[in-house]
Amino acid sequence: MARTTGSHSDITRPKIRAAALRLFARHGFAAVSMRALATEVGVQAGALYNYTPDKQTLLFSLLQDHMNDLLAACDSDPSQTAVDRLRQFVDFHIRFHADRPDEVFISYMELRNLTPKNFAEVEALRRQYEDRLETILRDGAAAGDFAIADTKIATLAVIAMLTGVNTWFRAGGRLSLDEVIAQYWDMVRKSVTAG
Amino acid sequence: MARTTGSHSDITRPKIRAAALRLFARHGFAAVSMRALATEVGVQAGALYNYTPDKQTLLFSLLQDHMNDLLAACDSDPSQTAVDRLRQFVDFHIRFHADRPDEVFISYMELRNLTPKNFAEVEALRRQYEDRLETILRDGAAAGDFAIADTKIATLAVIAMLTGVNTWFRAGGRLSLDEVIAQYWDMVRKSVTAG
DNA sequence: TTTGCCTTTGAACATGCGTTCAATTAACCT
DNA sequence: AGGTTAATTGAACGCATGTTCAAAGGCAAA
Repeated sequence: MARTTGSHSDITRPKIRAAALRLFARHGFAAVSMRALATEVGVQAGALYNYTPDKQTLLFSLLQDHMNDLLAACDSDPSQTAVDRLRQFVDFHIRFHADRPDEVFISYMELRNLTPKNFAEVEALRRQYEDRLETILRDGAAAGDFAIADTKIATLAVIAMLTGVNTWFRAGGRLSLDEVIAQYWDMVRKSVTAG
Repeated sequence: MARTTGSHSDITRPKIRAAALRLFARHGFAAVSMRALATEVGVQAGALYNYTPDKQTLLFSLLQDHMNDLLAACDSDPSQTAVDRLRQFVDFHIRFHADRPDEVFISYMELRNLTPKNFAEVEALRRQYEDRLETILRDGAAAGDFAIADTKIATLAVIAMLTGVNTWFRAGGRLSLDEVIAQYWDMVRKSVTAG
């Protein structure tokens, strides 16, 4: 046999990426075989290689796209006060990540399965994102709005705290996303301002 | 050939556990073969099965021991103020985790490679640990020392923030562990007290 | 020195892995 | 209607996987 009815690159490609995202997040990159991925998509394993040169590149492409989406969606208006920009950052980060649990999960868990070259590229994008927050915190510290001993540490501490939401938040749970964001904003704001 | 000179259960067992910890942390559980582990230890793959019934149980045993060590080392004197107990918790958590980067890494990354039964057991231990912090926060909130909207969220937020230290801290870096702990304590304290 | 236990070897098992590719056929264009 | 292109199949490749086990040999006690 060969080409099946209804088959098309525009259909299969997103299906592969969605299935890879789901399976990598659920079972881990190393534990998902190309055959298992193909089964999830509804094709034979060989067909996957029309869309990626190899398994590693598929993972890299998912992570790279996620980081680029993140950077593209995250902007900060420098004419606003640092406190306002920080509030917007907290709101954006939690919302964006809550919408993409699989992407976020993979981006933190599967970095070590990237080749050194691919890892460096994704790491650079992540640092760019961290720099967005660090700029806000530095500006606020310079303006006297924030009281932080070390800006870099504060950046990493805040991001870790915010990203942690993804480990437990589920839509439809005890708290709405708005309530969660409100409390995290309260804690973040207090943690970087004078006590 | 057969038994090699100097071979002994008391020597081989800890070697296997140390090597497994190191390799699982570096490459991921699924990516480490029993043969690769055996090579690291300096034995043949078959010998590993004198010490674990299977690969899965080896992982489970490492995680279980780590969580039990954590719980055994973490105590809190209820006669002290909640603020003091929180400071001690922050200090303890950062120090304990900084001493065991591989254990911590595996405990967060390889949970999904546990069977459902083993996962539930490790999760229960983790919840016990979270409860230690939650109790401190609840006591402090009841005494009016803390201003927290939701105790459970505050617990998870603080733990995520503290555990994040492990992703970047390296002994001998720009900051000493004492300096890091001091800043995290400042941020944690402010985040849970009234602004 | 002999006995018996403890530990390890090394080969074997069935299964699964990532990847390649000639053959085949659906979909599209003229 | 016919020809071209794009997408998929299914088999095959060599190699790695977790696990088992009879055989072998170091070790300690008698």
